[in-house]
Amino acid sequence: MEDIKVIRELREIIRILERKLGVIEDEIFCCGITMAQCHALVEIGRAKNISLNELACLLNLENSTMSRTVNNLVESGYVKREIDPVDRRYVAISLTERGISLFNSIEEGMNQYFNQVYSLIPEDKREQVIESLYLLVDAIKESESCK
Amino acid sequence: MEDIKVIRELREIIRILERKLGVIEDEIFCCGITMAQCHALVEIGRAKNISLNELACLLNLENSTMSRTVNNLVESGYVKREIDPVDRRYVAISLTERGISLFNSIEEGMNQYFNQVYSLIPEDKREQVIESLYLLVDAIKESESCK
DNA sequence: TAAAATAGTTGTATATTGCAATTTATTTTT
DNA sequence: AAAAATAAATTGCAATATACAACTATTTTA
Repeated sequence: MEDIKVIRELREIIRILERKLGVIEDEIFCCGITMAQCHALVEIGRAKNISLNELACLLNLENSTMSRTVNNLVESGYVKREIDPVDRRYVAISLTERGISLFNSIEEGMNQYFNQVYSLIPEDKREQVIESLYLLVDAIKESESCK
Repeated sequence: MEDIKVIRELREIIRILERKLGVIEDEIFCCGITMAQCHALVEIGRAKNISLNELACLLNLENSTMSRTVNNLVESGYVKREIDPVDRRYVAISLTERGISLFNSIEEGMNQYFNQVYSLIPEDKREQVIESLYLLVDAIKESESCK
């Protein structure tokens, strides 16, 4: 409860960062599909193979919402569904060729972008910035378990 | 183009941070209204008084979308519209009593939350974390002008 | 004063979202 | 083994969000 000023500063800079990151995602990378679909596509691509509930959980969405967004991705030919033969309740969601190709171009673009950002951080501060991001995420994680 | 590994690390940690921040916003603070409305309400509250296009620009939305979200906030009694008497093309958007009260409780909650997060950062690293966030935002800003 | 520019709204179409109910499949209990 | 409970996913429904394009009202500018 001490440094109210510093805490507002922290909040403010995180707010600005959040907005910037949103714009980056929005404007630079998700061409052709919606943001919701882009997020899903990237998570599917990273997981290679994922169930609907897992995906919904990752993206913090209802599974009904998730199911329909997956529908849209399937209709656009980026994603396919396959029933898990071991437990037929599960649907294995994965990328099609077309989906992989889009995923790769998003990944490529992202890496290029962050490469640029990284290079614009003063060289002697780069390590510190990454360490700090870890520290911040750790603090947030801890605060979850506190609550 | 050097440290590919470090760049992926940066990207990954930012990704995790983004997700965490999303959950915080979503689950902890925007009770009763939708996220879109919450974002708008907070921006209006911070600005005290703002035009539709400015608001749309802040939130990176089409002004048509913005107009309708403002509609919903007006219908719920959180926000009011007033025509600018100086230039009657402009609409001055501001919070009602009810809106101010919700805004304050969101602000309060946010400050409390970030207070907790701040306190969970090791004391000797707190300054560094804030500095690093500035450095990161600066790098992102610079990358915008580069492109 | 006529044309251009600006701010905002509305028409239209699609996507997102969440809650509740339902279907199908598996696991647990009796 | 049959019944009950649980689990994963989909579907019905209704509200909201979103963007593009067309439109209205107002102000600026040429």
